[in-house]
Amino acid sequence: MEIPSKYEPKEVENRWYAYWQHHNFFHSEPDDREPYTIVIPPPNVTGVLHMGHMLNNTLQDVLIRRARLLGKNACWVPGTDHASIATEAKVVAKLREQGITKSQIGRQAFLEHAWDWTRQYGGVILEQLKKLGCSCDWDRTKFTMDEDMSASVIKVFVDLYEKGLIYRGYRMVNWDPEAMTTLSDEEVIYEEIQGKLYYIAYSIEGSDEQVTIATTRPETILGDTAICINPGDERYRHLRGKKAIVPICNRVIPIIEDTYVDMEFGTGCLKVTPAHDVNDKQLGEKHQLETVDIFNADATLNAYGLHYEGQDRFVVRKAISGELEEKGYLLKTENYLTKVGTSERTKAVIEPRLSEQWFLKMGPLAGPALDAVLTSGEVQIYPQKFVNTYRHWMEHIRDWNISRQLWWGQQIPAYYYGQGPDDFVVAESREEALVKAREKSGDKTLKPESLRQDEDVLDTWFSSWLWPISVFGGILEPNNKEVQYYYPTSDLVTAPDIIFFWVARMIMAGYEYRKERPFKNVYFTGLVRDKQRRKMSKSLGNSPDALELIDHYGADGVRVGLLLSSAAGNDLLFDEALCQQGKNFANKIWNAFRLVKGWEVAETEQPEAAKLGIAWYRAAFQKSLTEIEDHFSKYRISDALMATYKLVWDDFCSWLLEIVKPPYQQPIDAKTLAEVVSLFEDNLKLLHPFMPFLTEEIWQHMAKRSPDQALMVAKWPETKAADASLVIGFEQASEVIAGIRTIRKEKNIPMKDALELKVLNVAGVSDQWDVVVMKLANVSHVEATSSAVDGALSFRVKSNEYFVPISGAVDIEGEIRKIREELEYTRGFLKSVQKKLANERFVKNAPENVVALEQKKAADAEAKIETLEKSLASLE
RNA sequence: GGGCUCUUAGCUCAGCUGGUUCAGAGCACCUGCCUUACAAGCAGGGGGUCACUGGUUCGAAUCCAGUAGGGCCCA
Repeated sequence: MEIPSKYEPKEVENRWYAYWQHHNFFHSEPDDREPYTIVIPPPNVTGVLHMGHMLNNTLQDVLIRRARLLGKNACWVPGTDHASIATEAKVVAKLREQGITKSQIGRQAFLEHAWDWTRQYGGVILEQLKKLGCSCDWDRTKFTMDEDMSASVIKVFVDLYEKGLIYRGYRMVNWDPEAMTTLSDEEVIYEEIQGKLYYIAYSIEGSDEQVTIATTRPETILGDTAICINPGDERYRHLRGKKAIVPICNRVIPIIEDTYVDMEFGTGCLKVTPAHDVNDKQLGEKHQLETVDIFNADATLNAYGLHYEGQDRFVVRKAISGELEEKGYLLKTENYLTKVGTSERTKAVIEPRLSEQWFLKMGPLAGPALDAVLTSGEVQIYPQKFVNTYRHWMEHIRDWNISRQLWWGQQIPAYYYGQGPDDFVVAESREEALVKAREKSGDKTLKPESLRQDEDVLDTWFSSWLWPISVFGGILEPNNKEVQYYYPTSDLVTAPDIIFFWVARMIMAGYEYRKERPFKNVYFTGLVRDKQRRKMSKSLGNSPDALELIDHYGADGVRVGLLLSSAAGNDLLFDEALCQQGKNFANKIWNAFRLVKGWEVAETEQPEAAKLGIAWYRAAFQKSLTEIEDHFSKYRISDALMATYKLVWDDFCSWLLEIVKPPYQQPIDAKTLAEVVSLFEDNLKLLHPFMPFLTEEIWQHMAKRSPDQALMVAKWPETKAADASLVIGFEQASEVIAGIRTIRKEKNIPMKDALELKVLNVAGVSDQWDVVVMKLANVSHVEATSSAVDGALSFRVKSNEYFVPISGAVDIEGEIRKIREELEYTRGFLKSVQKKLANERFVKNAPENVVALEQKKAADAEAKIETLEKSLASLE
């Protein structure tokens, strides 16, 4: 069979993915094995795969594939969330193109459009995950708007309401005037912008005097209902009890006093607009001020805006400052750096707005969730540094505004039967609501039509926080077999920016609804940034197309590229060169396979070198395996990959294969081949979680395998005791080989000219490795010597000295210089060790093994110095 | 402004409870090789006062304090 010299991923990937799927390897059913469960952080239903998803899902696939190889019942539940704001915004935009507005068509028709949209784009991102090789249990794919998932959400809402944890409140919320909905605090991004501070003069009623305030939002003066001064401020003492007149609208407002006012800021005189600022609202409540809301829902001005009615807030800001200036009220403006809240989804500037919202009390839920992470350790967070962030938020937790003024999502199951603030009931269905409403109102004549369901929907996170439970039906049927088996899940892999949005809330839901943690470990990945450390985003256009990358470098190459430099919890500075490295690695493995595959077999004796090499590699493999296990246990996936990378590339390809390789066009002995193939197979198992496609391809090329012998469902290598002396022996041998190679390079001696090697074996190194040295350095014979050799180049490994006789003149001066340098270094080293040993306090205080080590260092150095001195003497 | 965190080679990072020749890895770089698995490769090599200052200690990249600078979260 002709095997191409370059690995061609494309066809291979499609073929094996189909094969795995066809044989149902991704699917899990409860059985006797230990479960290993991951629920995917559900991506946005209408989203496309970006680099963050790639990293995140590669990590999950690595974990799940490894768990599968370890013999666990691995179950990775995929799915998407309905992303109410983002999706609704897209559907609205699409309708707008057709000249249709939401209100024209009404809720039902709008939802039909949203479902159409979901059906059309909803599967895209999941299909992309398949290209990446993700071994999700696709039969279990969930969507947060699935009937059972929605039913779970509604059930939980009703339950929490009945427990008294959900309440309605009139609050100042973060209003997104573009999406026309409320955002939670976590969905607001504060951005620093260059604004202006406007100094505006207000007249004092019944006098010629004026008072100047400073504001960043002159348009809100129309909603002013007071001026506030600090009671300790001497400058304004005379204004006590007087009234001011708001320019333009000429409203007469009181001058109040409160220590809240910062005397240093601006003029030390504050205008109070309770409807449009959180702090002002508090002041307003404290001083019983009037509240004047000047905005419509889309942030245009309403009737209170007078002649500005219907105009946008930013247009008005400009216009009103002009009018103020014209009329002499605007004294000056200053540049001012300020932070404004913007919507994470629409980027619109947030307008603080008073409105009726549903809130969830967080205090009672936070307790167990805090304990789980901080006290009991039931939930482990990796990397640990996020524990503090988690604690801080949980300890200062605020109630969660769970309503959104949208249509796409679970409609709040509150039913109003009258106009009074308390004339409503909360129920899972209209029928139940009717029963409750009749009871509560005492009005037996209420009909289903007399109930009006709340217009708003629930925050998407109010679905997602139940995800680890609801995907297994654990809310609707708490005792079902699936949830009993798969819950709590094992690991959660997600990004740190949703630690509050999602992770903390899932932990709360877990304890509230299952009395158990939702997952054992949370692994936070870094954010994917570009080389300039900018977060990758669509708007910056700095995010490469995921599928194009896969196309170019192969899924395995991209996976390796992403993982290589994503040290746990650190942001990943993505560079395509990393994918190139991954691709190169894939090609390296592919070629190692071609080499092994190409060997003819003969029934010949196994060469000593091969025998020793194989024994050594077994030990080296075990050493690496131990390291790799340790890395995995600490979620240091990048390090686990690097350890595997070095094992395969350096130890296996560069050393072992060179040791066992038969001379050109000669066959290999059957025993060596079988052993090398078996070691290669072990390598493939370690590599499989990182590079599933390539490894399965090679695995299947190596032998005819039945479906149940596929690599994907093979068994992870066992950790066994290894002979450490082989590793030490090899180290010495490899340094000798490197020494000879250096001489070849320096003296331009081609590899094909055999050399001799003489050893001054002071360290008493075993000669068993000579066969390996002879093969890899092309040495014709190795001979012991008891003194320095004339006419030879030399080098030293540990306290041994090696001589390579060469024809022609040896650069004696050069040799002497080299030896002197080594001598100088070693003497210096010995001196520092001796100094340490001469220190009484060191010998007394340091642990025994440390002192013994220092003594050995001294002895070794002394031996080496002796060797060097002798050589030097023989040369001089 | 409050909290957390970081600063080690040109870049990205390891370095666990202080002690192996501890100053590391990968990439990048330099030199020589198109050697019959692989130039997407092989072999060899250079490169860091561990941010700074002080302290604790027999011993500090590692612990403590301060300084400078970066990042994250919250307000």
